[in-house]
Amino acid sequence: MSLPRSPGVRREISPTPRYNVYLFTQGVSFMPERYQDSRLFRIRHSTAHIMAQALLEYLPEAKIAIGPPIEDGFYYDFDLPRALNADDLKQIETRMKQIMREDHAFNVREVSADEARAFFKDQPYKIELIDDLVNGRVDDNGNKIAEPASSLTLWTQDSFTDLCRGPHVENTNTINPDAFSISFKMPAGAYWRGDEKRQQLTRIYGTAWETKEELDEYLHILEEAKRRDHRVIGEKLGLFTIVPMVGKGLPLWKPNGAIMRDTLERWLRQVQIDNGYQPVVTPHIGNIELYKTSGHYPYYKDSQFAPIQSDDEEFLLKPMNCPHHIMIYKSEMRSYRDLPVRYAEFGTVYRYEQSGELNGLTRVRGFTVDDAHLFVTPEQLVEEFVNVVKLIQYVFATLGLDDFSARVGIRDPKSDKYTGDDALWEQATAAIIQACQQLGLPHTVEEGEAAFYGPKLDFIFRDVLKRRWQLGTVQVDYNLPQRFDLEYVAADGTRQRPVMIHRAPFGSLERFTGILIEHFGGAFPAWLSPVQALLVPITDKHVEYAQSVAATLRAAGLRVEIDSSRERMQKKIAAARERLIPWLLVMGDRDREANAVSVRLRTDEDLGQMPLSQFVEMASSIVGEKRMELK
RNA sequence: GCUGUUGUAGCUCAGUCGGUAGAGCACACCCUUGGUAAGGGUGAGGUCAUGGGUUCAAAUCCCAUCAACAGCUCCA
Repeated sequence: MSLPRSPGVRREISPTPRYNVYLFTQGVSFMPERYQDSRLFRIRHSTAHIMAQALLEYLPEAKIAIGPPIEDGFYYDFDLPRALNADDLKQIETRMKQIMREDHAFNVREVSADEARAFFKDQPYKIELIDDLVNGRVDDNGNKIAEPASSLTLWTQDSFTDLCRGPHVENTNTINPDAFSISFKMPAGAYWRGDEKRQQLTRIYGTAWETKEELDEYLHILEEAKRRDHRVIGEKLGLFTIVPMVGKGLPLWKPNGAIMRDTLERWLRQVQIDNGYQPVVTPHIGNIELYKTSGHYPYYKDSQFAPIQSDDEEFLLKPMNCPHHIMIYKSEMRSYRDLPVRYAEFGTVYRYEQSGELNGLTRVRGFTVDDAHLFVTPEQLVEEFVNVVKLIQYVFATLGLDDFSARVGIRDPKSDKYTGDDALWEQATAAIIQACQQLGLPHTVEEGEAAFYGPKLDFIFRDVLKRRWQLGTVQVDYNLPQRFDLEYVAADGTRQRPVMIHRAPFGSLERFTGILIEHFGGAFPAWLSPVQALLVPITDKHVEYAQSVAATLRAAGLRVEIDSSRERMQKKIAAARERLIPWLLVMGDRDREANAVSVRLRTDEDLGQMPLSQFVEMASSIVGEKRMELK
């Protein structure tokens, strides 16, 4: 199973629109307006130039590097004589607004390389760019990654001229001075050309929109994202903790988090059993030869924990579960009548992610994959693939995750990091596309997003804040069966090779839980909530009654807690609200006499008094049916 | 991994010019027994991340280590 690699997470959250993306809907392909062609793109690009102008006026000795538009905004990298603070940004921002209120046209002119060099004689970064543009660029392996530019263009507004491909807006006064901000984010370090061996520059990020309303909405989403940060909510709700004594990137699940995870696991395990999967269990380490055979070892060498030496053998903390499952398949002679074989395991794997990549639960060094490997005949492939996708769709739908898209990741034809025959790759890719069409599943196709052994289908989920997360993945694999020489006996008695499907709806329990925390902002559907009902006895005279209510609710399978502290009821309610507990059951004399509870929802809605039996019925059906609503 | 910022009570944070540590929440106890968003009092709790250095004196200044946070392909 190949999961997103560093630095993939950045790309998942803020995907940069690319040229090689095609959107297929119901089998019909069309090209949406590319971001690069949009007015917003030009606004941001032009705003970056205006920022550079303002900064050069402010700090004339600064050297300018590059300043492209990016998703949601733009940045410009500078080599500065001193660090910038919030006040500097404010001043630059004010000057930018002034430039935007004035009338300065953006003008372009074509120049020769020599003219450009002469113009930028005091700007070493620009000189380097000019040289690269003139010569074309090659990567470390000598492969050409950019053709020599046929011409160079200079764009000028007011007193500022930049080496730039364009395009720009017509005039600085067409940009809304109230719809951008550079001071929403502190300047950060970035390396010249992303190379940590080279000069560190100061990057100033900006965001720009057509209207102030769009800017405010964007800033609001950033605030909201901060509020929903799963690390903050995880602390507040007692879900998990990460301590140095255990290790960075190695989260500890506290009881409240563990019950959520366990609930997800038990549910998915049952769904899988209902769909013909068989549970298997495999160890956390394996002989290094296993991974050399699978081909994982060279590909993942840099992101694995060092091998464990023991006597003459070397073991690896397992970076993935597939080789283990393959060995289970291989332990018996298989008949075509046995296929498909579907092995499922919540398998914990370990990867040595770079320390700077680690982030709460969403980027860790040890995580559990809701993994399964299907061994199918070539004839069964499309049907099984379709069934896997349906199962994933069912899982997402149950969780109320309805805004997702699918991405078919295929090989980058220019890269040599893939293994296996071209013919097999084409077969696998065709099978995935065919399955998508059969399902009517809208999907994009992206080059370079395949696993090293085969193409895949990823589900990209957009949460309530419209942030993108890569969730489940399904991969078709002809290569590992070949490497491990897997076989089954066909109807005619010949030995045939099965095809493998790797799949994981959640991807990793850690990451998935982190995403759920942020998506729901800690207000989980009742069936996932660590504590489903908090019982609030009004005085300690009512604790005894609360205990009998708790027993009834627990017998009905609900997770409940009694707040028997000697605080005032109002305070207990305030505390419960902070914990986002779905149901709050207040009980005093009136309730005890009526064998009832007074029900208040997490949403602050007061349902009033309700017979206990009625609440039990309501709550258990909501939990049992995994409904999102609370009444 | 690289760069920067940060590290003080379980949590969130204050701590001035170097003079041996504080608040709120949480916790314990006492008073209060209250019907839907935080009652009052008392108390306990800290090798100021770790190790070294400077100084009569270090939470504070310097160095190193560890950890957290942010940024690090987005190719003029």
